[in-house]
Amino acid sequence: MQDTFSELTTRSPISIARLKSSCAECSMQELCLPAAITDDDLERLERIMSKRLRVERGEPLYRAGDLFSNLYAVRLGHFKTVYSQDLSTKQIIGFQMSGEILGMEGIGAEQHQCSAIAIEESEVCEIPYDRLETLLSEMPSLQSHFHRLLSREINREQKVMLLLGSMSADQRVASFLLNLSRRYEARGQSAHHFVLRMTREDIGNYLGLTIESVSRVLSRFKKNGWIEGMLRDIKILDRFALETLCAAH
Amino acid sequence: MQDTFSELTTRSPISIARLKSSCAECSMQELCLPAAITDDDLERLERIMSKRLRVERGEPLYRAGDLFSNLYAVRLGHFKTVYSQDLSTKQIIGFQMSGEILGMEGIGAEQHQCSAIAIEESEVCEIPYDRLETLLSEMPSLQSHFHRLLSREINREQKVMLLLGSMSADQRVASFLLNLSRRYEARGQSAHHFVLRMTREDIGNYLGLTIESVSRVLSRFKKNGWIEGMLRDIKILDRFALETLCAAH
DNA sequence: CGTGCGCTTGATTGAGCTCAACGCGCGTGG
DNA sequence: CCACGCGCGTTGAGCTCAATCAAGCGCACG
Repeated sequence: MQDTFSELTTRSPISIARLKSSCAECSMQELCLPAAITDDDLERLERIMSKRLRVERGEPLYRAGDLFSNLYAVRLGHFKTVYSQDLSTKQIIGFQMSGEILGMEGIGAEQHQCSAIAIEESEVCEIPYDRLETLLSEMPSLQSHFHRLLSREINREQKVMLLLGSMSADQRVASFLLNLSRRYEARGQSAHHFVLRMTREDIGNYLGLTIESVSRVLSRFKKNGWIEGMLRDIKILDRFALETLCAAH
Repeated sequence: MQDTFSELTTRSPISIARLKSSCAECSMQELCLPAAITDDDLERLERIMSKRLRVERGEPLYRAGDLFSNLYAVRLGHFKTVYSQDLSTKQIIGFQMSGEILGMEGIGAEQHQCSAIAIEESEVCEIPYDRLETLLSEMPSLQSHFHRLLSREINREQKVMLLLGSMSADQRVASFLLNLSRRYEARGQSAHHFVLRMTREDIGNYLGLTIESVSRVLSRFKKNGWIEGMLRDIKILDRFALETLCAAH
């Protein structure tokens, strides 16, 4: 308490306001790094991640091969992360939305292994990684949280491996829709009505399908009365049917 | 030097011998957690991971759903990690060999998301995770190394996603063989002659192929003169051909 | 000596890919 | 204002690669 107060009085009100507008008031707080952290720890964290970046649709936040020095928390918008070893083969590894962390794949080689491309106008918080590591040493709860984040990314990819390794086209698309639905719901948005921010091509690449297959599957779902919608605007009418389809081995 | 000596003299020779036989003399040192660590830090680490476990062929080290409390470093043998949401669908996420870490997928949910099954008689070091986290806070270089490990697991899975998402059966099998080859080479074993410890069924499941397809692809490689071998004993005769195949988009 | 498991090989099938045409909305420019 | 091209998505026809179904081999083991 005393510490917090003295810290506050040593900086200008403007700077305080600026910090306040970052994590403490960010609606994504619960999903991002600051989760489960004390007020003054939050302050220390905010101080290192005060820089905001705006990324236009289609622009990369970073590219595969770039030197790794920052993580990024998505504040607003959507990204895709694209892995490619040579120039010809590309694989979309995931779609990231507000509250999710980008760049963790770069820690291991100190070089980004993926490109992160904004699929709409987006905004991120920059998290300098060396400064974060220092904080992690000093804040055990943040350290734990960070490890859980990394581990959950591993889990997420495992689910995708299951999808790619052993699901039919219909199951893949259904899983994809349900996954988006859950994530929008977790953000307080509608679980049964949302907009696909990505093209059919991106969806297909991510799911290991062609653009035509994605289109056909969606048409089939519409015909079945499971979903409704024009192009990217999707309404889920029969969630249970989609879930059953995914579960069916 | 002086430090090492004084440390040595303060404990009994037996205890020293025991510790020496763990990480410091383990041939996998470079691949596992102790990499790039000072002698006395190594000692502290060894003290928390002194427990060894033997796992028989076909036995689980842990199962999906088990409470997460340890990581494991493979000392000897081979494991497969199997992800399954329901009981019907199973996906092999990876094969782990000596020097590799098991269990990182369990940190996020404090519960293992995969089962780790020994595919031959194996031995692991148990690493109590809560004690490891304490050490990580106190040893920045170990913390960095641990984060790199987690990140590399993310990278590894990304490569598998690329494989599953956009490679032909032939490319998948070729990638698989080359991957094993590189890993055995890194362990000082032959890069062009090794034994597949896993069944065709496991390979197929891992690569998103049927057992028959795996068999046919291997036969085709033999016919092409790219590999040679009976059943699980594999000799790579034309590494370049396999690499070219993988690179071809 | 039969039985089961792991693997291979062949014949057939089918899900999803490829190729191709077309529709729609939108911005651009004559 | 319309014509046009372009990006994005849908739909159809045919094909292909890998799955499925089926048979058989070799080997370990009770």
